[in-house]
Amino acid sequence: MNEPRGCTNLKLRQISRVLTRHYAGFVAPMGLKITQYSLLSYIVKLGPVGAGELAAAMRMEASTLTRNLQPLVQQGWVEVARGDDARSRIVQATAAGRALRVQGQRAWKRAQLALNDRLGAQRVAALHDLIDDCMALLDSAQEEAEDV
Amino acid sequence: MNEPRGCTNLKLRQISRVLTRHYAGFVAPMGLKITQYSLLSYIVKLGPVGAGELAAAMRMEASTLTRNLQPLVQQGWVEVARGDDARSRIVQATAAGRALRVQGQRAWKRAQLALNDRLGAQRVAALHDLIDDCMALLDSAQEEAEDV
DNA sequence: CCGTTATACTTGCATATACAAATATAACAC
DNA sequence: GTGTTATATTTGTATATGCAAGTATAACGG
Repeated sequence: MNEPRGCTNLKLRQISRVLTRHYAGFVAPMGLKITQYSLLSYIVKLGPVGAGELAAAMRMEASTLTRNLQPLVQQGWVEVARGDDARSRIVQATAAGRALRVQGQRAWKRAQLALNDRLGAQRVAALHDLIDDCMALLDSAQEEAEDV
Repeated sequence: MNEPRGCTNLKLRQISRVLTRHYAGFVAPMGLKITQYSLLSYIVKLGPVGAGELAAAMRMEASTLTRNLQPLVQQGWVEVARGDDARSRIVQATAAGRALRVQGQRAWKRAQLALNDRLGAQRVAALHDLIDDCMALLDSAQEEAEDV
């Protein structure tokens, strides 16, 4: 039978809401939202990176990235500079940003371990794998769509 | 070894962003956001329901619910009335809301089937089960916290 | 009854998210 | 070289999300 059972989007959004609050409690002491920590981590990891590339890596609309960067720039954790191509922007972490990311990473790790404890490391690993698989399939579908 | 690999929250948020856009394309023609369709569905299903209970069912902060209801009320899809207890609110769908939900459900189903196609129904079912298990564990943790 | 405490929402503030339109610059065709 | 088209990002508008503080009402203790 062909009846889908349950809405994947709803389930994902609900558990995201719950987990975002879980992680938030751990990183809040350093003045970070968990979303900001994620973004900062990507910026640190991808080094100086073009805005478009960063948005694609985060699976985020470019316009969303523009705005999400603003608090990080205000706080002096991130810098946005012009690229060679005058249309493009290069994003990179400042020294303060890199330092904060190290602090944040400790807090994140505590949050993740607490979650693993609660759910079982096995289950969490299975969830990660499943999401990674889905993301890969969705990415390839995306490329096909762009081939047109 | 005890090193957590990957951030559950980040993965969930990323795939949520991708999927929210996927579903949005299907329900947009009826003037609905997918988030609004989810909320409307809960309201239809839970019948006349207290705001607090609805927020808990959605795993959403009460304050978020208050605001998310506003567009639905504006459009005449949902009504919010006082309960017996003058502090409480009772939320229910209007006739227009119930009709729209039927329309939305068709669109949602197409979105869900398209997703199942893309990812494989098996994989989607596995993902749902895993999320349900996680949610159940997180819920019970929540109750423990409230026992204090 | 009245003061205290608990409950049920709402508001103020800040961030997150995305689509459509606007802007700015580059690339390309002739 | 100039007009057209493509690319990279920002802005306008609207919704989603949550914490802290505020408001209103109920419950409770004396």
